[in-house]
Amino acid sequence: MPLRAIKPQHETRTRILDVAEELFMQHGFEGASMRMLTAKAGVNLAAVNYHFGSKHALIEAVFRRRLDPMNVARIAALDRLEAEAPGLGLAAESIIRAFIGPGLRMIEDARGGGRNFIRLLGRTYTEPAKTIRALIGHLYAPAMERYKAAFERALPRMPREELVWRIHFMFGTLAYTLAATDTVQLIAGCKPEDRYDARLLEERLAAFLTAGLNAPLKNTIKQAA
Amino acid sequence: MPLRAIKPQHETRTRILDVAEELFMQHGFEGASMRMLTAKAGVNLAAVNYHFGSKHALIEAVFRRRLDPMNVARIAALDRLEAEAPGLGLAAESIIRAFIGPGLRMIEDARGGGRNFIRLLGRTYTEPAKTIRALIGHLYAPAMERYKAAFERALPRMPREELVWRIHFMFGTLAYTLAATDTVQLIAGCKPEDRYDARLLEERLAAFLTAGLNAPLKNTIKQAA
DNA sequence: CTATCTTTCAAACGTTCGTTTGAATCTCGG
DNA sequence: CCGAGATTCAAACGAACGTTTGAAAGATAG
Repeated sequence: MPLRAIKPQHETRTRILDVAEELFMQHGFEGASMRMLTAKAGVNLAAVNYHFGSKHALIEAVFRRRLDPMNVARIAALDRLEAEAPGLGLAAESIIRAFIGPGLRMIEDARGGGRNFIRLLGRTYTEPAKTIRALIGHLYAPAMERYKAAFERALPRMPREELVWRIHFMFGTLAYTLAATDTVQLIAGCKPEDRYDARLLEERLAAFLTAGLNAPLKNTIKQAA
Repeated sequence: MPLRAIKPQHETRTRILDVAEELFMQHGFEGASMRMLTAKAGVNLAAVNYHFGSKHALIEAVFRRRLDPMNVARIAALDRLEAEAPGLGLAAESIIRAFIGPGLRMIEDARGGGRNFIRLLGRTYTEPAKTIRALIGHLYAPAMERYKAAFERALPRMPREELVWRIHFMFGTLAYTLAATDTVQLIAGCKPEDRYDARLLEERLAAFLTAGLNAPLKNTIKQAA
């Protein structure tokens, strides 16, 4: 086990990860081939199998690199909120902002590829391949559990079943908003240049989601609970 | 050009479309191969190319078969609403219900494959392939334009830019809710058996989306407009 | 420098992909 | 019942896929 070189320790690995992130986003996991990928990264075709073992392991590495820190940040944000107001129930809007914040901050990182990753992530929630959906679910589970508990504490009077659905809706809005770029935007006639003012987008998302989460409970819903 | 046979006029075509709908949903467009597809449909490998021309043309046919009637129904529902209350502005919630209704009704059609299609559709909004996204956008355009105009009439005081975003959010919630089955539901711990009570789901979606669309406008959003 | 381990490389592996072909089979009006 | 058109069929096409291989090149410690 030799001491690691100082600088380009895993330069090939990193270059592969960066390009994979971009090409998986552009063409999907099956659509982005190893030859396409290694050519764009300027590495040998065999490099992926050498460094990662297989294409699927590369996919997993792409997600772990970004998703783990992102969910750590999400949990840390929740910890901070609860430390600021111990004992008190948090406002739903604060929890929402804590959750969407790390994702939005990453979308501002266009240079570093963060934006690519967020778009990739968004479309992976509905990925056909079961193995990949399972991976995402696994990586998300810890943060999800914490936030679900926080929402339950913030809205103690809402039926659990209804709350689960509203969290599901919120999750969907976030995922879709960040992933879908052209389709609906083109239809809605929105200029694309201001799509990534993360500050403004956070305000818009927070307002929409907070209102949706706090929507009045109709009788039909109450009766179902 | 002989007169068409009465019954199994295009039985092969139909069987291919049904199976394609299911397999595209399960494995994605690239993941579902022609051999897999034709084997499951019980037709010859060459049948797809004979009846549709190419795999991409088959994909397009799968969408057109369901999407065209669905958007016709959406526009008809809007027409009906406006005919019932001529001159008056519609309530945002009525417009929302008119839009989500056809999709939810199709999800109840598990036997006929409607549920498969809805899930397929939901995940196609974020489909990597540009050609497919373009197709979806094209098929949606007419209904989208009508609904956008209806929302603008229903909420005349909302800045256009903000309204476009909120429509985008609503669209995302709907698409994601219908498409994502396991990932988040597993995390949230929801029992899957009652996921498709379309009546209840419509109430939940309508409540959430109506509240989100009507969310109060904060100063930061107003200033951006 | 030498020896050992890591990394890169060109080439090839076997498989599967979407599509094409030309003959066989079916359908049905005349 | 015959013959033209529609449809099905088995077989093959070339291309692209993910992966493996064994040798070459590079890096590192003694």
